[in-house]
Amino acid sequence: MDKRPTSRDVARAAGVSQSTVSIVLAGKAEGRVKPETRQAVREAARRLGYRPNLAARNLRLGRTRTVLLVVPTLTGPVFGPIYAGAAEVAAARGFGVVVHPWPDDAGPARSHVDTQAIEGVLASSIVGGVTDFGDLPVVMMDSDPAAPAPTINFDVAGGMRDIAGHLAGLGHRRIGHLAAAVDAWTFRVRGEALADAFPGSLIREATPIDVAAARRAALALLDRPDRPSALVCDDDLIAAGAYKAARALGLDIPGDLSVTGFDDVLLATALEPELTTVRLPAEQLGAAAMTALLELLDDRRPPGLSLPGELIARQSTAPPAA
Amino acid sequence: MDKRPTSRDVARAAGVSQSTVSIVLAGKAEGRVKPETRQAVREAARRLGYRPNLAARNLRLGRTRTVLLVVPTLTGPVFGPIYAGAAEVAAARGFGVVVHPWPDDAGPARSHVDTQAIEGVLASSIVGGVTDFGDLPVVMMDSDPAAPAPTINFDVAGGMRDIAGHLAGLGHRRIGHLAAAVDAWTFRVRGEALADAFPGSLIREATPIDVAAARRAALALLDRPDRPSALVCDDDLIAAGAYKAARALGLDIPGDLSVTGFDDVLLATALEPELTTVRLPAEQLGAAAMTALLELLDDRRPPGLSLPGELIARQSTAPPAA
DNA sequence: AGGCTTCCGTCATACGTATCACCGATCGGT
DNA sequence: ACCGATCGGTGATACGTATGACGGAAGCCT
Repeated sequence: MDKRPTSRDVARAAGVSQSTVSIVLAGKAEGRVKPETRQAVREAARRLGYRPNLAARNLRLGRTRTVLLVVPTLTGPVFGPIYAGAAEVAAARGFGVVVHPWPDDAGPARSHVDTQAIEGVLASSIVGGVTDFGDLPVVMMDSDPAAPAPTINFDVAGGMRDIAGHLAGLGHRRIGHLAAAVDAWTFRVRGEALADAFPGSLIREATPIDVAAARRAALALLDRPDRPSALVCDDDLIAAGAYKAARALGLDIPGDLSVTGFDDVLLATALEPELTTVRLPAEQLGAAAMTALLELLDDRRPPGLSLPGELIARQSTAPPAA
Repeated sequence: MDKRPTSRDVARAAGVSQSTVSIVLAGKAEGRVKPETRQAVREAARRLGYRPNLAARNLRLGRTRTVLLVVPTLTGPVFGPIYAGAAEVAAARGFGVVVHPWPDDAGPARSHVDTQAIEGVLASSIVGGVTDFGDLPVVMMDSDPAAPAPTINFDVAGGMRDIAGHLAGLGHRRIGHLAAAVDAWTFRVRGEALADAFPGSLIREATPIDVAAARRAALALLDRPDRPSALVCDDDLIAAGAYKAARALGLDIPGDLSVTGFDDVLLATALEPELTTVRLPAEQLGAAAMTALLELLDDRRPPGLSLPGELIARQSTAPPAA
């Protein structure tokens, strides 16, 4: 571990004082350090490979220009794009983003990444409703807008309306809804959006987001006299379960049964037939949430936001049999 | 932004000096501070809600007890478990883990998380072969063991042998191999393991890990006179493409064609029939890699390691037709 | 010539912690 | 009774940076 050069080393090499180095490298030399001196400092810093010591800077400034992105798990289709969107916005403002996987059952923050060395938190889908990040500014993503923190959401209601419109346009009237049992808020919003579109002709079954469980729930919906001609699934994974149920009953998709998903994960195009679903603007969500968080850090109150998804019509939907 | 209490505040509250607070809270009070004083300090710290300032501590100690986990993307089935395994081992030694998504095309490290405030790097599947983390200790995961850094790998060769044994046991002789074109090392290792098991009776097609591309590659293998009775796919996603090809040709799985995957991602059980594949010990990999990295930080040279996967036989494999 | 600016920088200090060097008091041994 | 050791702590300092206060030199105006 060879010693890293410090600003003092740079100062010595450039023949100036440490303060000058700090000023120049911070870009505050305008009118206070003459151009040739600036150049000499920059040159010396470059030659020595100087990188400011973050610990010292953070200590001095009392701030870290780092925000935490909390995700329930690293494994999931949306978190990559969310990070990408958030990180880009953050970088443009000189902030870094640290990712912290935080399973729902993990209890309060513990890692030394969390309540310290962090200026704000971007919390994604904290199902348990854990919002206790000390008194750090928080922006929630994909969460109940009634929460005290600003909330940036996917417009799930709009997505459901798009799906409803698509199915209604194809001629479907009897709809089965495989509802994702995740949190009460999403459950209610999705249900209401669909119920508005198909008043009185909607049957529903709740299921966890799991293929086997969804298959059972789908069987329950399909195995009845007034069998729906289309199944609306709150998640692509649930749709995969619906596929299995249909095949078990000898029903052709989309001939005998239309199926829709939600999220447009990889699975959607791996299934046969390919799944009609709604693609979510994950990258924009990350960017919007980070923008909101940075505003919050500037003591402004950013408005909540809801970002529309995009209906991707593939081969799993068609007009009903008769 | 109310000021956080410092160790000096605690000292005042407990009626001792700041040094004593530091000693007590570091757990180095053995024989140097009498028990009742220790108790008083701890009590005062608790009452004030004191949390040591990490920036100051890092500055003083010159180390951060933080390592970086570099992943190519957040979206992927193995990174969650890898993180979990790594984080647990790290926590037991007082280290924190920061996740840094680093797409293959992103160039050298830039974020202020990277070459600074970090003591070591756990690099996962850096396809581009970027190993330049300054002079930080690095442990590679799932990478060519010929690299200078210690390497902790999934035993892909063993996994391929397991699959080969499974298929041979079922009676298959003509095997098609849908090889993942990711990096040269994996490509070679997988190919050799399979070639050893089926000398002379193996045909191969390379494909990116992508359903549509894999479908085309599978069609190329299946559309020939000596059609293989089984397709070995280097990735579950490739297997999904093989499923599509089989369906397009009217081939039943597993009746007319056996298919195997690799990784056991969610998709494997969402497909119909469910996919025979190899489950990788991702959590152990993370744990082993972190153990190796911590040894490296102690200036020991940890040995490379290769962790066996587990064959999961499902419904996509059966004896050949005749 | 004297005073007021402007220019170009330097000095000293503080952020909060961990640790090294001390130091007074008590106690046991001879 | 005096010495050495042990106990129980304190004081001072350094880590590397950013910044407010200061200040010499030169130029300009009156």
